Amino acid sequence: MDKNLSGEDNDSIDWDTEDELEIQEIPDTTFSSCTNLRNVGQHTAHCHGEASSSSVPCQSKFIQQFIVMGFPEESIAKAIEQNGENEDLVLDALLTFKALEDSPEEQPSTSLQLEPCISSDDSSSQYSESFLDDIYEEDSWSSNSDNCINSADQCYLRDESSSLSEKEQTLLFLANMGYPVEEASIAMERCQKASLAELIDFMCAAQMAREEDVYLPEDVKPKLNSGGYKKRKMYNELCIRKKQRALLDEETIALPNPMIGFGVPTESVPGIVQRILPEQAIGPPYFYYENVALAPKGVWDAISRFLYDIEPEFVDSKYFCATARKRGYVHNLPIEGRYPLLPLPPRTIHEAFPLTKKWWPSWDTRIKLNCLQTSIGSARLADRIRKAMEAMENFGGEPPVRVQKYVLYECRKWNLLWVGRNKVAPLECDEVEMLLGFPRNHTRGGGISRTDRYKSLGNSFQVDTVAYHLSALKDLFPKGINVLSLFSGIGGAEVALYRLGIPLNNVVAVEKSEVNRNIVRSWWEQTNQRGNLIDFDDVQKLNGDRLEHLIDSLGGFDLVIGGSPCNNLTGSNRVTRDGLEGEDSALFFDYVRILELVKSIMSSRRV
DNA sequence: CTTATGATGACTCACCAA
DNA sequence: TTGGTGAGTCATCATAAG
Repeated sequence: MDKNLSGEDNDSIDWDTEDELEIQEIPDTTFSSCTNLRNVGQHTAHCHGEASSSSVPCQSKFIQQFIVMGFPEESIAKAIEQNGENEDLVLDALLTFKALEDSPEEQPSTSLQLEPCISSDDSSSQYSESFLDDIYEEDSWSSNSDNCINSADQCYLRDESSSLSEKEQTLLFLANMGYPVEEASIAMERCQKASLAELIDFMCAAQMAREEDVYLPEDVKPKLNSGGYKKRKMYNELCIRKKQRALLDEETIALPNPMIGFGVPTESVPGIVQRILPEQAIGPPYFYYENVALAPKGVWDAISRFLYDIEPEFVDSKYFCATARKRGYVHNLPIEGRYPLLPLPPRTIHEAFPLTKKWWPSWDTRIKLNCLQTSIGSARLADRIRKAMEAMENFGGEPPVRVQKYVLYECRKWNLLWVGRNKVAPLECDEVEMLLGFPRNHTRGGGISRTDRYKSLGNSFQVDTVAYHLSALKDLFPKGINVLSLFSGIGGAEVALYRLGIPLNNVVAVEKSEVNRNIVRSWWEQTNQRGNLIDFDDVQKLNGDRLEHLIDSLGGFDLVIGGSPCNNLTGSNRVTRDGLEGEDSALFFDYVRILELVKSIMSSRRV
């Protein structure tokens, strides 16, 4: 389309190519055989996918990680033959083999013992030797470290109930979080009966130790490695973390009232003009993470803990527009000098929908709409309400309180508007777009159904709110920014930056849904963006290699932004409100993983 | 096949009275 | 302090309808 985009510093990549680019560049050995990694964990029996006997660049290392986990080589070979070199699929298959093998009798299986994991086997990974062993020699919270191996085995072999034991599920979960499977496996062995949070802390500590090794000056390293200093330090770190968690268990992060974060355009928080961020948290890059404020207890503590203990900024979008949207944002952006998007959006229902004023009953006292969700009230509900209202009308005057309560309850629940005499209706798609700060018809066309439009919109940012927070970047990047947009959805972040007038030089958008990617692509072209939009479909496929490549090509990212799936956190979910460990919401850990990678790669490039 | 509809609670916190 | 109550929530599933 726009031929101007082949700028000066784009020699390394041909940006004019469209979607084929990403396909070509993904190494086919790792990802091509798996379409949806996240579903793998649950359907272990369905692994007989395409048996791609793909090329073998580093097979020994790939196989070795499973050997280290204690799987027999024959099984590994079989699993790889069936699933290709996909770590998750192979692990899945191996666990399935094991479950099938063990289930008939309670006999300990000789083929799948875990001793190799922590024995002095030469094949064990670097981690186990370099620091994991050290830490727990003098550890008080695994008191019987001598019995560790045996009891681990027993525990492992005891609880194979149906398809996946608890341990196997935990292992899969941790693997899905992006932790190396061998590391997760070791952590589980070392911390039997530990909660998931403890396991994660364990691996955090492990990660810290690794980073210490990487980043400390050379002359300090030998001293650390030889003496007990490091052990003690690690142990102290763990104690502190445990203490913190104990404290947090009792005193979780409280939601502010009013929910205005560090300030909104209309009201500022007295006292807060600046904040001090932890050293680790300071960019580049800037980052911005979002999720629902009303998550189950402890979720925001965990999120904050993983994001450098930054205090989340809880903001209800009702201070920006006519609809409520209670969200938490963890970011390292400056909080001074923010300004709102112009024009200011309508702030009340009447301002947003002037035509409804005529029909609005006096007893419906709503000023703001409730949170826009992923589905809307049905036409039949509106019809029922109309009939209830009409039936009462014949008696003259207002309906009885009982009817008022019922109608108001449904109106609040489904965000219904009064569009005629006794007539209520759910919001139209374009009305939702307007309320959320998107251009009209942003999600329209391209073959997307009405239902899916509501779903995509319901999962999106409120643009004015996010833009207010991002406005602090405007003066910092007059020449434009490079954005890594994870879980980009329908492009709320991109629209916010665009409306702020911050030039988008390069945007790497990662979004699973194809229709959503099309929406962003379409918006990108219609707004005549001069920068480059590169999209990917799965955050889990965004590994270090690809990030290195992107960072080297684009010159780094200035902003890493994203809101990970909330469906396992939100109160609307009655089925799988599983917290951060939920199948989808666990992708939060991919946000953390990718942010860490970006920070690490960029700091190594900077020198 | 796609799309729309109806049924399906639980968790959390603010608020208030006892 | 404690217990009750009300209000609110980026949802999911089976099934009917198109």
